[in-house]
Amino acid sequence: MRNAPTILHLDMDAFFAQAEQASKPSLRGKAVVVGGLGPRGVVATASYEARVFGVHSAMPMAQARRLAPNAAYLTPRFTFYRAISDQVMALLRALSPLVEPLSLDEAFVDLEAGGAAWDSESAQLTGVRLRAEIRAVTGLTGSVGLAASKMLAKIASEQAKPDGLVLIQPGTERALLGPLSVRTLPGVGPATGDHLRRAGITTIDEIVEAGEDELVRLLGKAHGHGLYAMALARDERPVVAERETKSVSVEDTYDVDIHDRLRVGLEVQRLADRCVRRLRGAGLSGRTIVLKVRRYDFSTLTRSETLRGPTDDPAVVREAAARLLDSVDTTGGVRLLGVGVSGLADYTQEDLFAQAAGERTVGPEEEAAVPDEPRPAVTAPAEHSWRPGHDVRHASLGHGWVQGSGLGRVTVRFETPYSEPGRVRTFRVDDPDLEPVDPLPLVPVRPSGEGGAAQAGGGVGPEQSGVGSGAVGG
DNA sequence: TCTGGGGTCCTGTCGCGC
DNA sequence: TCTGGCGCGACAGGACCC
Repeated sequence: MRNAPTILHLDMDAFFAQAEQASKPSLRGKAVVVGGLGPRGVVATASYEARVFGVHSAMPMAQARRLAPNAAYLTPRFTFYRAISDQVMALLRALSPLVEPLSLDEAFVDLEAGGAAWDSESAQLTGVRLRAEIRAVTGLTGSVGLAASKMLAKIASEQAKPDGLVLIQPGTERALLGPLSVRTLPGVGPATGDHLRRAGITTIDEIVEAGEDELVRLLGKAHGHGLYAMALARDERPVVAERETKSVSVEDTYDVDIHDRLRVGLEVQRLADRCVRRLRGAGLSGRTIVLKVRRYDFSTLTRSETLRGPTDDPAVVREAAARLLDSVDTTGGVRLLGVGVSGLADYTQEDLFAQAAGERTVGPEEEAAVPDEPRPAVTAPAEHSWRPGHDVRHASLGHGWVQGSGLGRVTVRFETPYSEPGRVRTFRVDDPDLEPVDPLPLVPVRPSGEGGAAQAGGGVGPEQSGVGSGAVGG
């Protein structure tokens, strides 16, 4: 382990919920819960106001609604969050080439490798500046942890939340770690936590006391050695900028269990197509096809088949998935189906032959071989879906967002990230004055050349580009 | 109204070739 | 020829993370 606290961990505070609050002034200071709204949805993020009621991520939505019936419930807008995330990651990359994103809202940065910091003072200063920059560019708060290793930097940012910065001084690591719960350590979840507790180990100090041999006996070789090292604050894992994708998968949980075997087969085909589209989008192909089935009783099983060579052919993946399904008993119903591809390669076997023959790679006709997602049958003419939480524009009333819809009506709250909380109006769902638009940037875009760009750009549709990367020019 | 979606890594088991 | 041991890949499942 290096001795200077120059590994930075950034964690945006309650990211999805905070982004929604910044986007919608009427939700600021209120309990906001972002997650799946269906009957089997779970909470992705709860605002700090919602956490007061005991709502937390991974909790079933139904339970959240019981705990916080008056909270605002929204579906996630990933395109919007990704645009904000891109802005944040760009700020991190300005500090160092060694940036390791863990998700949309979290990343490690090796400040020393970037020359941005070399000791406690410079690291602290860099962290303070970074938080201010994130605030200025995105309008959101993030918490920063600084330490000499990834594990400690992450623990530090956890302690800094919300909206704070914690630096762990070199030499104080062991003392800081000792009294903390074993659950603090990365890789210790509910199962391992229980396992250790049954062995009388609940704190990190107790891991050290138990000794390495005992840990290996309890948890196995890899996990035991690793955890013991972590407990001693030994963590040499480097910050890795580029990670290779190892698998690509898609899965769906159905609102009600599927019993019809024919329907199960059709869903598997659809998932196979979706998976291939993602695979191709990433320029990948793979050798191993995996089918995942979660049954009515939540028992989960996977079946896999390895081909002779990698493929990105939808027909091949569909057929393999269908074969795998043949070996699964689905009587009683299934609640989830998934299709994945692993054993990835950059090119398909066919491509290699094509290259050898000096031919072009995948042509447009072949691209078209992956069927598009079938559009849901539209009953009303040219109707928008008016998804709750999504932005809209009214010809005369301006920018707002969908608060709810149903029974042929859509309720819109007219406000922008820069306005006061706005008023609510209700329209017919087919009102020609209403159209879906992209979210507005959370911080007004600087007028570069002409007019306040905040109002710029007639939306191309919801969830298209999201936060502008500069002048959107109208 | 119980339990998402997209990943990674590890372990145990089994069959196979040497 | 039989047996044992080893390494390896494939497969299934489980834990964990955000």
